[in-house]
Amino acid sequence: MLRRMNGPVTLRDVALAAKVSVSTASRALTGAGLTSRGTEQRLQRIAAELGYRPNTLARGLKTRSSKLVGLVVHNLTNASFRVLAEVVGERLRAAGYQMLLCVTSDEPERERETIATLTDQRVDGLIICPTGRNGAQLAMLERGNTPVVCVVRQDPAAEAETVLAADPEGAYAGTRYLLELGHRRIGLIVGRQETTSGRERLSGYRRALEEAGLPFLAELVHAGPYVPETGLAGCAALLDRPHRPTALFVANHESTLGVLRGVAERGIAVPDGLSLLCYEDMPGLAWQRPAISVVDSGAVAMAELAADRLLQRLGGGAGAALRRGQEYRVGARLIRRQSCSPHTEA
Amino acid sequence: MLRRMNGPVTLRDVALAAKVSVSTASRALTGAGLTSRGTEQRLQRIAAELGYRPNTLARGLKTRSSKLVGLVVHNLTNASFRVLAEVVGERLRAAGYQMLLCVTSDEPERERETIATLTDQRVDGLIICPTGRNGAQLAMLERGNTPVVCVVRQDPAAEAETVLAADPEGAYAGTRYLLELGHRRIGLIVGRQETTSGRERLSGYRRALEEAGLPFLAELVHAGPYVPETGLAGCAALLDRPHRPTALFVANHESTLGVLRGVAERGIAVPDGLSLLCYEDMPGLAWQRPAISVVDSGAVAMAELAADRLLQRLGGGAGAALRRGQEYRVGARLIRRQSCSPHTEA
DNA sequence: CTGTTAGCGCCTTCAC
DNA sequence: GTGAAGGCGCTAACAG
Repeated sequence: MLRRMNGPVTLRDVALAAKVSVSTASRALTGAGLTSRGTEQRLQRIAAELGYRPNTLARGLKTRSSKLVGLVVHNLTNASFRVLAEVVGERLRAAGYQMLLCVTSDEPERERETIATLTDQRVDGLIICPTGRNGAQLAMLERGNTPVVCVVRQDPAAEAETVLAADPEGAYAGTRYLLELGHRRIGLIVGRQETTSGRERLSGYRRALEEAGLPFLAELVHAGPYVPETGLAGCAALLDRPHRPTALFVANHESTLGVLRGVAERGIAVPDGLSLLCYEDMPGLAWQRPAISVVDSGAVAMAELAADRLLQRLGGGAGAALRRGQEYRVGARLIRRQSCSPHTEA
Repeated sequence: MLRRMNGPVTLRDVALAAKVSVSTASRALTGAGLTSRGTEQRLQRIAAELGYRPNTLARGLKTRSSKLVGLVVHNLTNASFRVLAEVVGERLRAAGYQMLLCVTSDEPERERETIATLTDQRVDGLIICPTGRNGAQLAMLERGNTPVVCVVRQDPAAEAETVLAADPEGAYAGTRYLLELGHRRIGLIVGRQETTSGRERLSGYRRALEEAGLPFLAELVHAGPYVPETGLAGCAALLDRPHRPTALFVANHESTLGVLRGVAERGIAVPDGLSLLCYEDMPGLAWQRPAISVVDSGAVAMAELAADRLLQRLGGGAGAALRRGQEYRVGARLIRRQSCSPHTEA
């Protein structure tokens, strides 16, 4: 039972040792039941003894399936992306796929390269938070029969299915919560209006105000990129004024860090001096004292859904067809903790 | 210039279009200068026009190199692992490799499976934070000429190079800093003593105390797993007592969250009522008010070094040889912010 | 149920 | 400098 060379044990080695043809060995080990019960077990045993492991590359070359799926996100700092990476990775693993994780920093050029490389690797599928500038390439992938699922952001040109957060509803629910607590001057710190989430969260806020018969005041809104500095600047813009808001809605967790600092530096007590509500949950917020109330954007659900859709399409069974442009929304959820209190004053 | 079928453009298509043999096309495109300047450029152009992209699987099958590298970590919550994923991913990408990210939850069985799968995928290399129970498999990889670099934790059986934090020195430096501020009763909340980092950070603390001529008091130490709850429990154990410590050293960032809450709930002012020093930096800590002083364990440097060593060994140039059992330590760094103040009292 | 034959797409001797 | 031929390890017809 000597092997002819060093290097990994190949199917040929197993076949040789078992005195059968390579194809029989293949059939026995892929276990589709295309061989007699006896040889199947015998080959399984011999393969195990020899420490045989199939070469995924060779198999993939033949079957046109690499068992690789790309996950493309902007970074790993954002809690949603982190959740995405963990959840999707786990789901894929359970289904026999491996995850190629790529970070684009939200730069179109990087994204372009990334998609190209993943294509070269012949990934079986792709889950991506698109920049919106490489939709054509994504559409090309779909056309080449490689399923693509967009998450968090949309890219119409990609013609792919998309899993989004219910941002308009989430922001509406959050604002509404503050209104029901009696707040009338509600500040909003929100993402750049060039992004979908930035726009949608602002619109949810506006709608809640309108329904409550309150005017929309631009002076109560501060928009900026998804970084802590935005929160800090927002505090300066909204809190350092005579008639300051009694509640502050911070529409992303990156800005929240800056707001926490801005509020602390001004010696403002939460929730007595200011009610604080944030968007997107992350571990740190529940551990703050007072614990920060949030609108959870549902990152886990988004990740699960994205994985579901991709796996279904990979599986080829029911629901495997591309639902072109189909848009899924996962619900946001208000989590009441300690940072918001009723406002009782004219 | 019609292609015979749908599906990706193959090298053969390019050769056909250029009226050269497949091998010439191959040589021209791999660009080793084995063909005439003219045909090389011509083929580059034609390939580009046709949108040719090499099939990594096929190439890998031949060259025995998948251009894939596995990164195996326990989770993506821990800041060091996150940094590892981002930095290593970027370094690999720049070097033409793709990263297969795998999460083991620190479970040996999961790790075993993961290593097996990565082996099947014929990864060119592996960076792993080992559980310590699958060293034999890792050693097997090395023997099969696949470089392995261990990070954060060691696994003697793996016989691999290892990049570690300088935990003994870091904990020593942190404790020493508090001592120099005049503190004499310094509490320590530290990781489980079954882990290397848990033991090493405790030992650094002890050494600093001894050097200062202070006794080691078990009552000032609380050990537990890397979760916020440990910090909360540690507060109960160390702060709810008559003669409480004047400074608290929290030796991992997971516990820090719990400590922040525990301290806030007790109405203890930082740093006046208690100096607080944490281990492992993360974005949130710098944004806290007061900003939390930390001993940065050097996750970025560890990631860089691990990537360096792996790429060197993959590159095959100088320094490509395995330095069996070689252990690298990256320095910890004290970052003074606002959470520690001098203790001035008998 | 099993063996034989043909590739998957690419690289790489070996000739010319 | 270029072409022809063989094979990486595996699977999938096609025969028997």
